[in-house]
Amino acid sequence: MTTTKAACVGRPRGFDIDLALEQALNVFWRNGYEGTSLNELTEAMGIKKPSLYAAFGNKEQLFFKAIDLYENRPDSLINIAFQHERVADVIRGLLLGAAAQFTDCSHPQGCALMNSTFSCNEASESIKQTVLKRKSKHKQRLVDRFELAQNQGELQESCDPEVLASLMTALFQGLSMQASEGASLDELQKVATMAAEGILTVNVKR
Amino acid sequence: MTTTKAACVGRPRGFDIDLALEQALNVFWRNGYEGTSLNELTEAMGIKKPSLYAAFGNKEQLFFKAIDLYENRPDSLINIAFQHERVADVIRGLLLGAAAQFTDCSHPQGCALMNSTFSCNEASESIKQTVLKRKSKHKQRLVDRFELAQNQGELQESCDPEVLASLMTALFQGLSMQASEGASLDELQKVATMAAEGILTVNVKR
DNA sequence: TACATTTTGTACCGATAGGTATAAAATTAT
DNA sequence: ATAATTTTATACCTATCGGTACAAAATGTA
Repeated sequence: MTTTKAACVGRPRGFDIDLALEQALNVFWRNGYEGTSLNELTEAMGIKKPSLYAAFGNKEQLFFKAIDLYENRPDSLINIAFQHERVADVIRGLLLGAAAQFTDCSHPQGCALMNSTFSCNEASESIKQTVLKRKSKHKQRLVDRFELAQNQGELQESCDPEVLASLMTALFQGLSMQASEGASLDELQKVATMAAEGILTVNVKR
Repeated sequence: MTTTKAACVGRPRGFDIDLALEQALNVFWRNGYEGTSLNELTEAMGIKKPSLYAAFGNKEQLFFKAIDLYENRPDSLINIAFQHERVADVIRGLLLGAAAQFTDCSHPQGCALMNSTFSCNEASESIKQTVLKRKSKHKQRLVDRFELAQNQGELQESCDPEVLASLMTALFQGLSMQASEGASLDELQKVATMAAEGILTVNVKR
């Protein structure tokens, strides 16, 4: 009479659900949420619409799961950069890492979160809000890290950690957009280097 | 037998074509190209679809005309900033001007060109290409101005005008996005100030 | 007044959007 | 073998997309 058993009865799923989700992420990454149609998704995932809906709910929920996958990648930009001890290395790591990751040819160019947020009319307001929430969560991590650095005397007293985090975010958005538009790794590295140089000179004690 | 006369016969147009175009620009500015539907346009412009098509061609041509209107505004950011003699003032003017203009409440937030470029799937590739061309034209104006400044000894020899122009463009994109997401004038001014400070310290002789 | 011309509103077009009803196919449990 | 369950493929749904045919309305010209 133990009815709490996992469901393994019925016809087995004919595709790898994790791999399908990864393909979906790639499409959203490339085209954004509104720019991606169900047909594009099913084609990329190699499944038909009813299978997609049975496995992922609907387009919106599929998007959220794809973004979860994106943010939990081991090579997450912010996670890698935060491994550095000195805030100067964190800042350099974030900017140079963004240049590298946004132009990595093994996946679509730019940042998936930045690419997805645009051109969402009122219909997909929840998408916009969710992406905004994620972005502000990431920004808060930057704020916390910079506040820590300031408390440890690494940052000038004149430096507002909030403003510095906003500036970093703005640079990510710019780098992401330029990568999406086809900028090369070399170009973005130069831009990131110049940006880092200015930020470090003004805000970091030495 | 002079047949080359202007057309002033027939039922007169019942709306102001310039004002209608301005309304169309506002909608594109707010929602981007793909995010804007014909119904939204006609409602905002106060006309019906056949009138729109008779006056402007189609959605794509209407968009191009709206962007023309946007770029030929007298208070164009770049035109104002370029009035300064010293490149330091130009850079400050561009960044602070962007902060001010992108948060100006008399029109949608952010830069219309930046807002429009996103989420264009293959169907509207020509839109994407056109917007890209406009953006790179603006970037080239920055490159030229910075090259001039370097020739006049205002910029460090180590400064690559191309890279500096890319960095400025990236900052515009970031500021535009943050404005679109609801950032205040005060926030953006602080970000722009910090960015300008870093750029000037590193690249401008004094 | 009759006509040519242009704009207007209505009503429609085919294509595509996201999403689903349905029944056949493929599996485990009895 | 039969039943229960789940996934599959086909075919369809309604809503909306950009765009247009058509006739009535409004003007200038003859």
